[in-house]
Parts: sequence; C-alpha cells; structure tokens
Amino acid sequence: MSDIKRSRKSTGQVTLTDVAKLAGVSTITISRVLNTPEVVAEETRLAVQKAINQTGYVPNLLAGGLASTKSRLIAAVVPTISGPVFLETIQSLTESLASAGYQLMIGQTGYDQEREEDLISAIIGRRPDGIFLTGVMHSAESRKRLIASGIPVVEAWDLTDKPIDTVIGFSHKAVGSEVAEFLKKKGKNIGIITGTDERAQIRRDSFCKALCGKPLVINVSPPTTIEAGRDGLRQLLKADKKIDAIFCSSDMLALGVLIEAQVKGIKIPSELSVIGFADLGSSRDLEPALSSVHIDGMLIGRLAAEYFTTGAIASKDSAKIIDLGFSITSRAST
Amino acid sequence: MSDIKRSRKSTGQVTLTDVAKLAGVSTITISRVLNTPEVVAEETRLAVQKAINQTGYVPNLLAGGLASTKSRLIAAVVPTISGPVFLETIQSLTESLASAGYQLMIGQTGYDQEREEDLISAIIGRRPDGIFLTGVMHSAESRKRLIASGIPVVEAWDLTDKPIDTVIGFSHKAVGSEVAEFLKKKGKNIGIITGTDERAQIRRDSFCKALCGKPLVINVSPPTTIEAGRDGLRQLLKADKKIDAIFCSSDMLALGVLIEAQVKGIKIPSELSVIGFADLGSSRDLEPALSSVHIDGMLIGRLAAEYFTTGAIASKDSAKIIDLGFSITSRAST
DNA sequence: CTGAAAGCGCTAACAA
DNA sequence: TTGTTAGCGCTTTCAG
Repeated sequence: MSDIKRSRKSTGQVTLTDVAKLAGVSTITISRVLNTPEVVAEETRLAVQKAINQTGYVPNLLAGGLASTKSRLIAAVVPTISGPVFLETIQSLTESLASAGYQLMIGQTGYDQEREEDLISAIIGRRPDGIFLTGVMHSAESRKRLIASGIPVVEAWDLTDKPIDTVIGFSHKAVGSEVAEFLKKKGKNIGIITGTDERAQIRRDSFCKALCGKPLVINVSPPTTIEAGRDGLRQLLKADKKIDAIFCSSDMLALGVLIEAQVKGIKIPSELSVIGFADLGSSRDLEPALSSVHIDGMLIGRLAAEYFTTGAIASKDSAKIIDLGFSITSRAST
Repeated sequence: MSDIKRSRKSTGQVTLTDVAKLAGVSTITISRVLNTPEVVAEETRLAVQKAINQTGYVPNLLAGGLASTKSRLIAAVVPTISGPVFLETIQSLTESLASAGYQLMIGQTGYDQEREEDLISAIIGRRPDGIFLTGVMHSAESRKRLIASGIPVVEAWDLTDKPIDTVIGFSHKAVGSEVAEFLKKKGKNIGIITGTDERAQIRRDSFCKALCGKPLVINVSPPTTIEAGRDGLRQLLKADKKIDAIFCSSDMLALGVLIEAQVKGIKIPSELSVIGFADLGSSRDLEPALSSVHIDGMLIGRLAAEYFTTGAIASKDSAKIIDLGFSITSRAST
C-alpha cells in the first residue's frame, strides 16, 4: 500500500513492478516467467509463480503489445455475422486462434463500402497481428492503407489475381457455370433466386452466361431469408408456370423454395429441382435433402489462423493464392 | 527519413511525432485535434488535419489505450457463435458499439467451464472497457477476477440475484412453467426435446415440475440441430405413440420435428403441437409457422452497448438487474 | 489555446 | 540465468 505521490495516477491494478517487489526479483524476470519460462531457473520461476498467484496479477496486454509490437489480436471483417454463410469460418478462425493464444475482433460492414473504410482504419489503429477480410477488398483507399500498415492480410471467400497479401477462396464464376451445367440436366426452364451482394452477382452472371442468358432471374437484397425464398418461388411461377429447376444463392432461400413448393403441392424433385449454396450445415437433414454447393468454410478459418500465427500456410506451400475449390453435393432435391 | 540511431528499433509506422514535426506543432496538439477538436483553434486544426492526411497517420490505439486506460474495446463471451441463439444479440451489440467508436472482441467457451477461466484472463489482460457475458458467470475464480478488474460487466440471457455488475435477461424458470401451462391446453401427452446446456436445463426442470414430472424428456447435447430434432421426435414416438405436444429448446430442434412429422404424415397442429425457443428469426416463415418463445435478443445487445458506452442504462433507470421478460408467440404449429 | 514534462505497464537490447 | 536501461506511442498534468 505505497502512498507515494505520483504526478499521474496509476490504475490501481497490480503491475509487474508489484509482483517483482514481492518476489524479490526484477520486472523483466517476471516478464520472462510469463513469456519464455524455459530461460528462467526453476527455483526463480516457482517463487515468481507464487507471487503472481498471491497478487492475482493479470498482465496488461496493451502495454505488452505496445512494447513488443505484437498484439496477439486478429481482426475479422464480415458483411454481417448473422447470415449463416461466414459463420463456420469465423467460428473455426476463433477456435484455431484461441488455441494459439490469440483473440478475434469482429467488425461488420453491413455490405456498406463506406463503413468498410472507417472500419479498416479503426482496425489498423489497434495494430492487430493479422486482418481477415471476407471477400476481396475493393476500395483503393483501404487497399493502400492495408498495404502500408504491413499487417498480414487474408482475403477469403473469393479469389483474385492481385491479393493484398494472401487470398483463400474459390471461383464464384466457376460456381455459376458449373451449377448451370448441373441444372441443365435437371430441367428445361431454369431460374435463379439470388442475393445482390457482389459475390452472388458474379455467380449469377456466369450462371446466366452459361445458360445463354435464358434463365429467369429474381434478385433479393440481403439478408437472404426463408421468406425471400418463398416469395421468390411465387414470382418465378408467376413468370413461368413451367419452371422446373432453380439455383438459390443461399440455402436459406432454397429452404424457402422447398417450403413454398410443399405448400403449393409441387413435387420435388420430380416437378422442380432445387439447389442452394454454401451456408446451412443442415441441408442434408431437410426433407427432401437439399442439394447444395459445398464450400469448406471451416478450412478457410483454419488456414487463415495458420497463416496469422505461423506466418505461412505450410500445407499449401506458403502459396499466396489458394484455390480451395467447391463441390456440388447432389441430394434428393435435384 | 531520419536516420537517427536508436537503441531500440521503432516500428517504422508514422507516429504522432512525425505528424507534429510536419505540422510544426507539438504532439499533444495533434492528439487534441483527434480527440477533442473543439479545444483547438480552427487554423491549427486545419494545418494538423492536412499533415495527418499527408502522412497517412493512423493513431496507435494500443498506445492511446495504455496512456488513457480507455481501450474502446468490449469483449463478448459466448458458448459458440455458430448457434443462432446469441447471434442477433452479438450483431446488435457490434453495431451499437461501432456507432460509438467501440470494437467488439469475441471469445468462445464451447460450453466448457475450464476454457471460460482462461478466456476471462486473456480478456481482462486486454483491459477492455466492458465485458459481455452470455449467461451468468459461475466459476468463483472468474467472478473474483472480474470483480477485481473493475471492468463493467453485463451478464445476459439469464437472471440472477447477485450479478457481478449488471444483468440483462429473463427467467428461464418462468419460461419452463409458462410453456408447460401453454402446452397443457394443446395436448395430453407432452414431451420435451432439450439441449443440455445450463439454461436449457433450468427451463426443462421447471417445465417438468409444472407438468408434475410427467413429460417425456429427450436430452440433446449441443449444438441442437435439425437432425437432433428429427431424431428426437422418432424417439418420442417410440416411447409414446400418442405424444401430441412438444416443447423444443431451440427452433432448430423444432424445425427438425416439423420436418420429421411431415415425413411421417403426422398432421400439425391437429395431431401434434410444436413450440420452439428463441433462436430463428424466420420461424414465422416455416410451414406450418412455428410457435416459439420470443426473446428480444437485439434489445439485449443494444442495452448492453448503452451501458458500456455511457455507464448506465437510462431507459431502465440504471437498474442493475433488468428483466426483459419473454412472450409466447402462438402460431400455426400449436 | 498550446506546450513541456512525466509516465501508462511492458519488453528489446545489451551487459553482467 | 538475471538485471539495467531505454524506450514503444500516446495522454495526463500542470504551466504558460
């Protein structure tokens, strides 16, 4: 309980100095016990541990981060966490990171370009050890800032020739065309119900192109919900009663189509084939089981974590552009 | 490009000092332009702004946080973000926080008590300006640490007499008994399919008590999925063919029940009533529309953000224990 | 309205 | 194996 008058008030928290005094060693020794215990003599280490426990000392990572320029913080930017799409990626990222002693900070852009820039600034200000971006970053200003910061960046869920740093994803264009080929075998009158976010649009455009511009298109502004899916099917039927195959830009939309079809007595897949995209873990448990484009979202999270914590992705030969691909999982709904 | 030899390498980033030199003022003036622009003369402010833009300066919030003991970081602890239950709370928390210039850090316990303690330590180490806890905190050690840290804490999605600081939630016990009363009117042979996390168990116990211990109970370890719901209904039917009302501890489970019932040709609600709990925004869009216990998860997030950013929850008279209640939304499934 | 000095709590670098 | 010294980049305090 020292009552030394200071020119500036301390926080009242237990600090390294307090622990050091109690243990009768210097502050750096405490620091070593915490960060590199192997270089400290057993005896000293034990004494220090005791002092730490006695005082209930919790290291101030802000101070440590400032001194070491390592924050053990990773930032992730997503359009929204409440859409199920990026959820398992974020979850596996958080988990992989936590086991390496890192924490995840989350920012939502709400599909808003402007907010993205503010967010990026706020994030860089915290000097995270890594930044995880959903989709490739397009604002020139943000790109510049990100590159200037020197912070490792992973752009995910998309592919680009010139990543800021590392990109882990797949080709949305290829998804569009492959699903088109797939559905050609299932129906004659094909439609698509699609979200209007950037990546969904790329899939839509290549889907339409592969179908020679023929498919009926229903655009849905995010979030893509069950309701939007039901409504989408209604609109599609209004436009063409003979519609017999639909590509939905999310499994939620597809679930909506499934439900609306059931209500209307449309038999799936005999009268209508439905395929979704990427987001629901439980597509297989629907009735009928939903066909979907499968993306390994967990793997994206794990690889990103590996990159941030070790500086390279060993299993991929430290490549900067990693194409994870995708697969079309055909189930009862097609 | 100063080439002064330093005993310790700087990070190479633009700092306040660089901007100050360029603008021809002291560092503190730059700091004021950034934090309290109203106290700086217009002329000075403009000159400083120019210098900031020229250099592309991004304030180091780690340093700022250390000096000011305000990190503008809030930490949230959830069992898992991939269950939809807490999602909208987290989303609204992130949003409300962002608009006040705060960032959200996320930690997942995975329903694991031990990890919770480690996580709490890691979080306190970052000296966040607030900690958001899902559920009331039970480990004595963590409670002690949290209280000692002096950091504002919000425990949410549950209620307790002795919160660490502030609690925003509702009574799970009341949910159990009220749903029991509700289902008594809908069926004679009542069952419950429930997750095994703590809060779900409280609901289950009071549900069973209100039903005089009669209901059939199916326990499901988290996460509660559609598959588990389908399987749950199968088990329930095996145990009692006449089962005619079911309470599910999540809407996902309930959706599974709906699907399995459809497959088995069981009519809802005439032969079987189903009610879920709290998590799916789109319960109303299912077929039949799913009855559920409604919790205002968004409001929880907003109130918590208000507490963290302003120090009090004005609309609730700064109460420390806030019971948000719940409502039973009766739809076609019952 | 602006500045000088001191220091937040920690770790890098060097020395012993 | 341990300690000393000097900062990391910012904001507080107090003075002008």
